[in-house]
Amino acid sequence: MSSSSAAPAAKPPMREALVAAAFQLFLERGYEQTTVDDIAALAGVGRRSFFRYFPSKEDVVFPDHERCLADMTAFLAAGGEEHEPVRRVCDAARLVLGMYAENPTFSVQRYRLTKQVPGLRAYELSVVWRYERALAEYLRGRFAGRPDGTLRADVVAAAVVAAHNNALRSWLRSDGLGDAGAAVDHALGYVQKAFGRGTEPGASPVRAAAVTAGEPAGPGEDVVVLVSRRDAPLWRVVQELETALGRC
Amino acid sequence: MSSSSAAPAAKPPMREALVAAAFQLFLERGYEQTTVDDIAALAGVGRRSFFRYFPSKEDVVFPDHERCLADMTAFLAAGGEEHEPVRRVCDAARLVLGMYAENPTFSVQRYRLTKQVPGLRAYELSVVWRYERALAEYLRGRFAGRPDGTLRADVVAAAVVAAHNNALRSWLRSDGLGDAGAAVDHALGYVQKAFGRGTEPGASPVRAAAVTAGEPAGPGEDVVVLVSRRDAPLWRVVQELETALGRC
DNA sequence: GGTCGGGTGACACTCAGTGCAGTCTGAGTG
DNA sequence: CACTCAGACTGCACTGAGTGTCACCCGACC
Repeated sequence: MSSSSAAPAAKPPMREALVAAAFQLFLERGYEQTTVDDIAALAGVGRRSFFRYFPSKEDVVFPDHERCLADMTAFLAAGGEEHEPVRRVCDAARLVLGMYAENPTFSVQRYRLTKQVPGLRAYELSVVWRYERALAEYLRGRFAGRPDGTLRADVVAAAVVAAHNNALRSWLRSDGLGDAGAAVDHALGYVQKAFGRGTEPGASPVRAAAVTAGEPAGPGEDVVVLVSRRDAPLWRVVQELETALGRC
Repeated sequence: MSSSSAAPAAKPPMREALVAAAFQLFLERGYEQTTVDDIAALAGVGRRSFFRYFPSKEDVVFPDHERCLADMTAFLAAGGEEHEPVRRVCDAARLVLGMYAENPTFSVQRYRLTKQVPGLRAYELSVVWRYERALAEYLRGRFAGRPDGTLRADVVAAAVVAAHNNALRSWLRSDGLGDAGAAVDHALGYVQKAFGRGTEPGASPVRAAAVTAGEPAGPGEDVVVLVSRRDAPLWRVVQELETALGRC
């Protein structure tokens, strides 16, 4: 056969070739107007091979999330108990931002695509959901034993993901021009302020902690949150309260 | 033609008939093992009619979410500015719980189904996402002008949805036996405490509330949560604490 | 040379979803 | 009563995603 002029790309990066072909067609015709046969033909492979590399047509739009998710779970599994949990999941979220920031132009193209194709938005949701579950599972482990451990874990994970996505999306909307890292740091800082240090696992009948209120607004907003079992003796409660108020 | 023995149901509730037929087959064969033709045949209608009532096979599993979403947006649009924003979205979330609580057995069946069918989980995510966007849009309007308005709106919306789903799922996991309303109230209370009142004008320096812990486990789990500004006088704190402990 | 195994392509198949054309029915009108 | 018009239903054909199967090719290894 004659040398195929369409796809003289090297053999190993056939996956990359498929991604490139797919995005070329998606950008010039639109996602729904492009069939898998079109992509495979442009990449110079058989239709069946496409599904060998990507389980579905949507997957070709998010080729690196699987690896990133694995990185995140590894990160959370590795750095065990010595870090503050909320801080830890915020750092994990920054990993995802790093993946986006690696290829700004690609990320922006993908963002525009997913924004206007409902099917891709739905797929992206399922991806984001897996990140959120990874964070929540980690936090559930760290919060085990606390009164509302799983609730707290789920809420914090959702808040972290929401803050991350808020910053990420505004960065993508600006065509990847600004400093994505700073935006995400700011957003995650907000979440850390809101949930930062919670109750300690000492399981004392009384616990009190000084926290800084989430409002960036006025000063003098420092509050003390005291959680006490109803059957705790009053003197014990006041004692705990005094130490919490006294310190700092 | 002879009287069709398969589906002597009345004409108007053909939608309900399709839902009933679908769930019957889903429960006895599984979701993926059931084709749309099967459902239509059992309901005694043509395959084409199924798609007149439901745009996709997944939609038959969530027949009432569209209405509930409309209710929620109407609720948020109606009750304008006079309520506290976070409180308002928590109330909106309770609307969704109400829909689930209307038909506990149906909700539990659907929960078990979506738990084990990835495609349905993905679809549910897109539904939940629309609720979350509705809440976030409302909050963005209410928080407009604040420094981090959209960030705050997105994070609070995500936290509310996560708390609601945490309580809802634990209720569904218990086969709809416990008090779903109380569980959701507790979970949303946690979010309201975390984000609830920012800079309120008439805020007392001390607040205390007796709550029932979410754990259905042991007795004696009642706790008192006390929130106090750091600069509040100690006697005032103890006074508030005594009244909270005293009642009940 | 023979053979074994992984990557590949071609074909056939199922099933979700859509467009179209024809049919039935029931309400309104002369 | 005959006519018609609108809306709901049906059947049919078609596209396209995703899967199973088998034959093939090619490099490695004996």
